[in-house]
Amino acid sequence: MLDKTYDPKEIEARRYPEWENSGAFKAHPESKKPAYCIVIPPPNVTGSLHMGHALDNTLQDVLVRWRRMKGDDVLWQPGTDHAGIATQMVVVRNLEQEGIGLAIEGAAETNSQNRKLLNREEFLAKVWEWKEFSGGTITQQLRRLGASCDWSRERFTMDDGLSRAVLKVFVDLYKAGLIYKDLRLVNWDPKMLTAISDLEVESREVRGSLWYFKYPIEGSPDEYIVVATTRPETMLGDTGVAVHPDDPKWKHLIGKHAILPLVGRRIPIVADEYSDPEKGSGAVKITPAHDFNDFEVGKRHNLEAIAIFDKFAALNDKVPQKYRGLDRFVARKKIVAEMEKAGLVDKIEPHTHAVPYGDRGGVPVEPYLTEQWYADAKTLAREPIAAARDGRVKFVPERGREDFFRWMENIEPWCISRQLWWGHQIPVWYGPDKKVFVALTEGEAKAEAAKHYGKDTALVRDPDVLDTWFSSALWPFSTLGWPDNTRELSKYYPTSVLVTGTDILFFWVARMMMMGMHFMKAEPFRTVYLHGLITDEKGQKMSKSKGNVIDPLELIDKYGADALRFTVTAMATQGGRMRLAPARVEGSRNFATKFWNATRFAEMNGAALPKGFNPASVKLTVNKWMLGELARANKAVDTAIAEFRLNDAATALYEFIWGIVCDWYVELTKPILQGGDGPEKDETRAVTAFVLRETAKLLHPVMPFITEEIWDKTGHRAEHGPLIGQPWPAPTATDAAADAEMGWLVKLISDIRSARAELNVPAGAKLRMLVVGADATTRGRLDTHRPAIERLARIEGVEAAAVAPKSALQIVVGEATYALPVGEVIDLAAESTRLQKEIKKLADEVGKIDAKLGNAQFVARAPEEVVEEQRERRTQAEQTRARLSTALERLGA
RNA sequence: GGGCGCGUAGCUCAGCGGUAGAGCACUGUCUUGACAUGGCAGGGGUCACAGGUUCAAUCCCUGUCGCGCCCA
Repeated sequence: MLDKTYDPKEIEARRYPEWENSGAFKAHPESKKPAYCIVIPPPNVTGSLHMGHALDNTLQDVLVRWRRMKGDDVLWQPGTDHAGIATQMVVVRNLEQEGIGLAIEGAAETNSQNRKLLNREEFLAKVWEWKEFSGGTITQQLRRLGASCDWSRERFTMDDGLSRAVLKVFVDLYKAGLIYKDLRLVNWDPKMLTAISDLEVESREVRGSLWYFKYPIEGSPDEYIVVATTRPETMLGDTGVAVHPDDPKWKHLIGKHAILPLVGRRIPIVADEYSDPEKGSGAVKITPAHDFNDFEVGKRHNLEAIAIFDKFAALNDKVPQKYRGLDRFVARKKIVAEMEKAGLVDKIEPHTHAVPYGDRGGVPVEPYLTEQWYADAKTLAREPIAAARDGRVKFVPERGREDFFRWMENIEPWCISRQLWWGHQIPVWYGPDKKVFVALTEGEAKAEAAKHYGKDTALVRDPDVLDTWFSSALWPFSTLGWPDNTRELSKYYPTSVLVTGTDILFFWVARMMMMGMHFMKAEPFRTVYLHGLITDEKGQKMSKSKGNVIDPLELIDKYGADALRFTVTAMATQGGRMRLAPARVEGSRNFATKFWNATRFAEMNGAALPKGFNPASVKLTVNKWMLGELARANKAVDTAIAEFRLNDAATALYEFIWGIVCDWYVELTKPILQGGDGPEKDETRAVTAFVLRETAKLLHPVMPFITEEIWDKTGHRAEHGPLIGQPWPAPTATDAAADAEMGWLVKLISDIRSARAELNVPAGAKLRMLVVGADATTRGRLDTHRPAIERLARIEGVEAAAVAPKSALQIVVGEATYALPVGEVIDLAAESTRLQKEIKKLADEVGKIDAKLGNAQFVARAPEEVVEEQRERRTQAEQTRARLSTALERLGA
């Protein structure tokens, strides 16, 4: 027997370990069942569960649990990534609190003296220590959500196997010419002291200034060209000024030179369409070493690229003595002051513009000219584009494909090296002459070097590590055992679906496609299912700094994991944003309670499934109808999930359980269940038990905990084993005649209830019902369902009558009129108003339909069914209207 | 500036050529033996605006306005 109240906390704490320990989540590569595989988007090992994870993993879990029940051998591959920058940051911060720093070249000077400094090995030992201690947070939190991952196969991007895969990929791509070293501008994070990729840069709107500087023209002391800049400090690295070739204001200066103030450098004025005459002064100072656009302009005009910053973004010795060593923002102030002093500031305007920030370090990134390792993304993108183009990879929603193409077709070389310690160290060794040796191990590199130099030669390993996404890009095959040819790899690759947010399409999906197509010669997943971003109620992105973060764990504590899961599933439409209102989670909890209580009701009324129960042998209309509704719900849920319309699946479950089972079936069958014993009661008990049992299965993928609990407590587990391992039910038959009859009954009861409420008939008052003009079918139905009608519509006694009595409520359903005499209690005027309102509504409808049918074009051009449907509706409306008019006359009589 | 998406009930959102829907909130009512985390009933919408296509437009097309995201 179920407990009186539904207590998600207690149930969830108990059920999860039970599933996990029983092996219910395990994949069975040895089995003959078809494979269904999802690799989890690996959360950062530093991370903790946020709403995005809750959504993403709930959707995966729904799919995975559903496929398991559909009979697949499911592998949901879990794991975490090592999150290079984020993790290094966390550990560095922790160490700082203990007064420990890193022995990074140059960094020590900025640190306080006498600190203990860790070398690379010592630091890495600390990171691993940290990882062992607190790296499991998020995987524990995923368990609270109910995620049915095969934890026995959990992987980590830095574990031995995955590291081996990373090195092999690097070496192979290098040998294929797809990885190379290049001197380019990179996004440099001067706080983290590393290059970062374009995607790790976020632009923030900043209120700054636009400074207009006057650069004197060589040879004409009173003439100036005015350049506008948001970054005065970079002027020390200017090697040119660009103006638009057609700009009337400046074009006469093209070919002349300006003299760079404060520095004295002679710099050319060039014509380039990059300059927009409408923007700023129309003339742009060109600093090729510190701006991506300027770099391109510089290349076009052979301008020198003078790098003026060091890795801390402080000025280096390429600038006049007095500026050397200044931080970029200090330098900015000093330069503006000196320009003002020199009378070379034309004006300063307030200016809001986008400034690129490193998403980890949180300081503005600096375009920085350095040598880095690059992957040839353009070449690697070719096969992924083809695979997406010809449908080998599907996108849900479809529009994701267009976004994918836009990105892939305009892709830039991918900077894969990072100046960090935590990560996969690049397998590159340098000889004394900087000759590069790329090999899987130091031994191999040395052997190659010995061959090259003709003797044993000392090598120095490249200190850099690889971008974390480089290892995440291998996730769909590295976790399955690649480069070894494992059983898992051949069974589960390509994986079935990848579920992730649109924000990570480029970061991750694109890169998995590149690596998967290159190394596996096949797409890493057949479908990419993209969902939106969860925001707060106001549509704002959740962020710690805004303080609008909703913690999924708090919601789980308060309402239960099932409630949270149901809520996010119902919200998972294919739009962009999903605003989460905690009230919706409460609503989902109420839904869970409703299902719980319906089951309790059934138990209390002796619902039980007899051995060999056959739904096809059911006799009662209400039961036939119920089984039909169950079949429809089954199909609705099944196809919705199959088509990745998980919100529709959730809605279908809600409407079915609350709107059909609880509101109608349970109520309609109460007279039977609570009446005398007999075959009708036996059948209804059986159907009730059957429907609830099957419903638990349908609901299980979305709400696994409560359904498993109910399954167990109602005895099904003892007989069949845990719900998680049950087959998905086959839909039973529907019965059109039963549907029609029940449709009539529901309408009759609803209409009586409405009329009573509108006329303020006391809710408890039981009225007689006189039926006028009922045909044989209706008389039969009334007879069948009288107990239900009496109970649900609060009626006492149903009898036929030739005419409706006076002082009665009158309801028209179909061909019959139902009169409920209420004696003097009735407010005749109110009833008259009510009837007139109904009549008007119907008359309006008839009018509208007549207008349509009167339109020759409509009758000629609209499909025959549509025209016929209108005629049918007109007939119905007109008949009902006529009967209501009769009722109205009767009332006045 | 370019691209994409979104403007439907007070709020959060479904729907997407032919009867405008849900949840929450609101109003009335009911402590009836599953459930007050509830039942029953109800109010509330020129489906942003303006054109166009169509027999028919909330739905398709174009433009305008407003909002959001991504890229410059």
